[in-house]
This record gives sequence, C-alpha cells and structure tokens, in this order.
Amino acid sequence: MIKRNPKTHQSNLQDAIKATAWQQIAEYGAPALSLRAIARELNITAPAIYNYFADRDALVTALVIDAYTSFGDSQLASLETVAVDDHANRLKAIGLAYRAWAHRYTQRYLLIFSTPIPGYAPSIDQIGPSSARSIRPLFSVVEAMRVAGRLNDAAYRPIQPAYEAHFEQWRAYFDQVHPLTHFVAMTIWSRVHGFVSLEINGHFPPFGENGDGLYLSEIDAIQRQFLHKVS
Amino acid sequence: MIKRNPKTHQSNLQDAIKATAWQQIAEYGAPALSLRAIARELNITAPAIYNYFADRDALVTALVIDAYTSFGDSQLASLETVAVDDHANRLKAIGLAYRAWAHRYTQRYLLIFSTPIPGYAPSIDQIGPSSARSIRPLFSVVEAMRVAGRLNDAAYRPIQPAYEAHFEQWRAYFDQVHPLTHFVAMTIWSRVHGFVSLEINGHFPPFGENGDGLYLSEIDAIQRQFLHKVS
DNA sequence: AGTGTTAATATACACCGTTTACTAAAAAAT
DNA sequence: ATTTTTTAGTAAACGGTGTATATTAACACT
Repeated sequence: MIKRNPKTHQSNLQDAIKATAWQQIAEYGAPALSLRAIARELNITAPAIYNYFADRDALVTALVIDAYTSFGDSQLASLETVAVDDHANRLKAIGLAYRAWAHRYTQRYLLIFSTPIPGYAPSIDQIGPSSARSIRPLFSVVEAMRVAGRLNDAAYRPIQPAYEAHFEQWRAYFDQVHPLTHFVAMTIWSRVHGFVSLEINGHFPPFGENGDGLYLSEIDAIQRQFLHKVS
Repeated sequence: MIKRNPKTHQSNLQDAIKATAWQQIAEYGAPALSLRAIARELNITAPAIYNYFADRDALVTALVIDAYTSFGDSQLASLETVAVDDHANRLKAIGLAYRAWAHRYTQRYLLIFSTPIPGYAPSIDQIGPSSARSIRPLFSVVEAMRVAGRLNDAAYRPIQPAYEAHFEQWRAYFDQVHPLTHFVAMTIWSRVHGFVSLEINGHFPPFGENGDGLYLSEIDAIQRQFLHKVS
C-alpha cells in the first residue's frame, strides 16, 4: 500500500506522459525512449501508461503528430512576415525555416524523417493529416507562384501512367492541388530535405546553426529554376 | 559436454555472424538486429559473438562498412559503360545508380543514411574511409567536368571563413579535391539523396523501382545547372 | 449500502546486451 | 612427451526492455 506521488494526480496524466517522453527524447535521443523510464520519472508503474496509450507505438505516434504540428507551425510562421506576392522571399523564408527548425528540434526532425524507434512504423492514416498540414505552407507558396503566372514549368514531367493511381491516392491528403504545383513543391521539398538530412545525420561537415553558403546557394538555385521573372 | 553443431565449425565464424546479421536485417529490418537471434541461428550462444566483435556496436560498424562498400561498388560500376568525356550521361548514370541501389538494398541504405539501430552512433574514424570511397565516384565525375572546363560555377559560394576549419578537416577524406568540385558534388549528392530519402522513408508516394518523371527531371535539372554546353 | 467502472498496482513472461566465471580443446613451450 | 598457455566456447546471472494478466483501491451512481 504505497501512497502515490502527488505528481501522478495532476489533471492530465496523458499530457504528462508525452511531456516526459519529449523531455527524455531531447535529453537522450529518440532511440532511448522507454516506457519504464517515463513511468519512473512520473512515479508510476509502467503498465499504468497503458491506460493512456494502447502500446508504445501509440505513444510514439502521438509524439510524431506533435512533431509534425511543431514543424507545420514553424513553416507557417515563417511566411507571416513576408508579403504574399513576394514569391522569392517566401521561398527563401520557408526554406530557411525548414533548416532552422531541424537544427532547433533535431530530435523531432529525426522522429519524423528518420526511423529512430526500433520496430515502429507510422500508419499513414494517423499521421497523414498532421503531415499534410506541415507541408501545405510550401504548397501554398508554389501554388501562389503558379496562379501569378510565375511558375516555371520547363522541367515538368507528367507522372507516368503506371504510377498515376498511387499518386492520386496519396495526393488526397493535399486537397487535389494542381499537378504542376505538386510536382514543383515535391522537388523543392526533396532538395531542402536532402541537404538538411545529410547535415543532421552527420554526412556533411558540421556547419552549425547559422546559414552557410552551400544551403543558401541551393535556395538561390530553387528560385532561379522555378520562379519566372515578372513578365 | 555438449557437442557443438558443425555449423559453428565453418572456417570463419566472423563472416558467418555478419552474413546472418545481413540476412536478418533484410528479413526483419535493421532495428530488429539482435545478437541473441544471430547466435540462435548459428547454434552458438550469444556471448560467443563477443570473441569476434567487441560489442553490438562493433558488429554494426562492420555492417555499415560493408554497406558503404556495396554502395561504392554500385556507384563505381555505373560509370564503367559510359565514356569518360560523356559528362551528361555520367551524371545521369551515377544518379540513377544511386536510386537503384537504394531500392535494391533498402536496408543497407537505411543502415547508412538513417540511424535505425538504437543507441548506435558510428565513429567517423572507422567508417570514414569506406564512406569517402563510396562518394568518390561522384566527385570524380564532377572533377572531370571541371577539368574539361564544363563545370558551371555560377552558383558557387565560398565557404564562410568560420566554417573553413571544420570543412577542411572533414575534406581530408576526399584527397583535397578542388573546392568548386566539392561544392558542386555535395550539392548534387544532397539533391539525389533528398529525393531517395523521402521516397524510401515513405514520405513520397511509392514510385517503385523504375525511373519516374520526378526523379529524371531532377537529374535533368542537375545537368542543366552544372554542366556547361561545349564552348 | 451496494454496484459497476476506472485507474492504478503487483507479478510475471519473454526478450535484449553484456559480464563473469568456468571449461574443454588446441597451440606453444619446455 | 609433458606441461603450460592461449583460444573459443558454455552456463549462469544482472539489469534493462515492452507487455499481458490478475488484483486492488477509489470513485460515481442508483
């Protein structure tokens, strides 16, 4: 008959579990995530967590959704101070925000884009919405370029018929955006992601948090390739 | 006094451990790698593995080096059938080989570029050589372009002085290649990697193993941006 | 007061990497 | 040829993990 720690009596234990998980992920990295460690920190027993999350994967899924939300917020916020018709600077702002967020919240970034939790595979049904939301700001920037007639489609290659079905199904999360917009946005995303991914995972030299020439030149290249001059 | 299974008496148990590890990684994924499972498969006990690898991380490091070697072989082989002065097609060949290898050996790809083993962090000293070797073919293609005067340096931005030291140290693995070559090669690598990484990790729709428009257009863009026309 | 539900516990199981102590066989040394 | 040393395995155990089961304490509602 052990008297439970008052900590466990806080209004929402579910949130406390997630908060502790984030704290431990930030401190020891996502792979070290442990239900038992979380329970210890909260002065409860490990099985108690199962009252709030079906299993470890359910907790991780909740964390992934949180990470996507944080990422989406950052993407959205980066556009607030840039005029909606200043396409060049909107591309630049959202591109820099991508990298800055990854550096600021490395563990969240890895949780989304790497697979640091052994045996965990996210279900598209659950994370789809928050994932789509996080990418939508980039899509909106590109779509604005297209609507303004400033989207360069020289590189556009239609999706091969064989993959059209898959593509269409996957695109359901993106409000049936214009194919050209989708094409360009995914290309931009893949470039920005490629740089940041290699950097975060230690395959590039450690540039630090500040912008550097290589990344800025990639943003330049994106602007030059996809943004028409005003005609 | 148990008579050991003949399997354990094969000439090189170290290689057998690695082979079994690869087999289980291919079947169940890298995160499920387990020394005990390997030992079971080989009819030995788990601690016996410690005669051949200092600990789990040492085994993983050996696997990572193998993966880099396989990747480097693939990169090298892709250039064999293309004339050394056919820069456009060398870029294309090596780019397609990158993606094809990642699809063919997904688990090896993830082992290198993701961090699927909990708690494992590769030491640059040990994997540096095989890692550098795997990237060198790309560097050689770009360097050949530069020497032939066909490398477009319009986007080049010198490394910021603050990072020059780090950069130089890291570059020691790459035979002091020309800075411009290094700059362009890293950019190309990051683009190709970005696409494949998103694809392999399920953030892009499943295009399958065959080439598709989006990836080919990225290779096009790389050619157009960095390869001068013959002057 | 009694009943049903909720949320925690205690216990247990099967797995993991790793350490220690021990042993049998092979190799080396005398 | 005998003794010693090294090698390469085993057995047992420690502390860790996620999770299932059964049980118990506290609460809300009739």
